[in-house]
Amino acid sequence: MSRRSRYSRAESLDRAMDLFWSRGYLGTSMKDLEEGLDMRPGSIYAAFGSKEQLFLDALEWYATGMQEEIATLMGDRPLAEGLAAYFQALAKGTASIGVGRACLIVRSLLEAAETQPVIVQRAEAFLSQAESGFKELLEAASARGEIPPDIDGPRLARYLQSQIMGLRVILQRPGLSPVARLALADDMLAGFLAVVGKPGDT
Amino acid sequence: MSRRSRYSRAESLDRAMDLFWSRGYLGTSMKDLEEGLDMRPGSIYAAFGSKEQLFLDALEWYATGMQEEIATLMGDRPLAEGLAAYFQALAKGTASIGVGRACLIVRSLLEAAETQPVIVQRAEAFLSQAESGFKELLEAASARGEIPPDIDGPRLARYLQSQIMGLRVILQRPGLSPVARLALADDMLAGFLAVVGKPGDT
DNA sequence: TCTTAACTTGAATGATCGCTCAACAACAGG
DNA sequence: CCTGTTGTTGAGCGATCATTCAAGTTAAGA
Repeated sequence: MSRRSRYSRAESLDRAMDLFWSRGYLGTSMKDLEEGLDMRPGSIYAAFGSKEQLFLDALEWYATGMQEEIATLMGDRPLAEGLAAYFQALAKGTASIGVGRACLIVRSLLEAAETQPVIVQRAEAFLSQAESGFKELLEAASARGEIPPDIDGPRLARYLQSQIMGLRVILQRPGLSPVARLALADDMLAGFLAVVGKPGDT
Repeated sequence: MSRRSRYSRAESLDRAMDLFWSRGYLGTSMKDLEEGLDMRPGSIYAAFGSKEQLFLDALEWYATGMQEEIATLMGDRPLAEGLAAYFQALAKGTASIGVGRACLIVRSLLEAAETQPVIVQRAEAFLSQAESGFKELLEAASARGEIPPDIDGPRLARYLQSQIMGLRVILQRPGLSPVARLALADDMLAGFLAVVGKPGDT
């Protein structure tokens, strides 16, 4: 051993995630990263290997954080209550990170769609992982008797995830009033609960 | 007058739209455009002014085409029938253009979000225009007695649009089976109709 | 047929892209 | 206090970026 690194990996990933989230993969230059991470190119390459690898690491960082946030907000409480809390947090921009921004995974999936297969593959994997998380939440609610016992977990999870992704995309629109945001979140939740087989909330 | 242009504006916009749709704004280089449009840089700049202006023109071209497609598929028939046709066309990739691609307007909104204000502003305007189209379809259905007379048109239109955008985003996922696609479209439609106040379809 | 305005061409521009690496700096073990 | 190893630095690499413009080409009107 001989010299300790100046940089914390967690802090670097936080900052890189924020940059990529705000400007996209192609829209974020190494110069932006050098400034945002306060690192010189050599240190960035020593720590992460390439811009693409740094992006993939930041994407994983994001996916982990998002799953933790959802678990915190929705875990161990009735499904409808947890969902309402989450949808309203999204609509109000109360969610801990990325206020008013669409999901970074979705953003990346769209940006990389037909040109960056490696990124598409990872984004797809993270989406499928998040879908599993929703599936487990739904099946737990089903076991608790909150929703019918014969639900199709994966199918409903996919539907729920699509609703959330759509909501977050539309919430990115600059010209949308706070009232409209909340109404949209309410409608989304109502639609989902209706399909699940539960007429209203609470 | 002295010399006629070799190029058709409609054909150029078709090709530019396809390129931007497939590779994004930043991901499409002038070299890509030169090849795709079969035009030399001077001709592109003479016809469109700049890469950004060409993109904005292509985006408008897309928005117009999309609205025409929706009007064709949903006009002059019961709302639930038209919606079912549209959702299924999306799920099956039967829609005339951009099979398996998310909405170009949404893609552009996300890509440009915090870095290209001009593009964001135009994308927002096209989204709001499309929303108005949905609002009129809903109000017409309401006048025909298909859905309750006291609906909140703009609110429901926003909800419908969010569902469609979310659906199209998720349909972009490569690892999604045809069966899952159709099920998702069904659930989306069922959720929307439930919120509108109509229990089933047909 | 000649003129001339409009259109096309493609080499060249300066800027910026992601990335490399030789030189330098820091610090634990001896 | 040296020595050896690892981390940091930043000038500079070749490639590519969007864009320009002088020169060449086309065809309608005289």
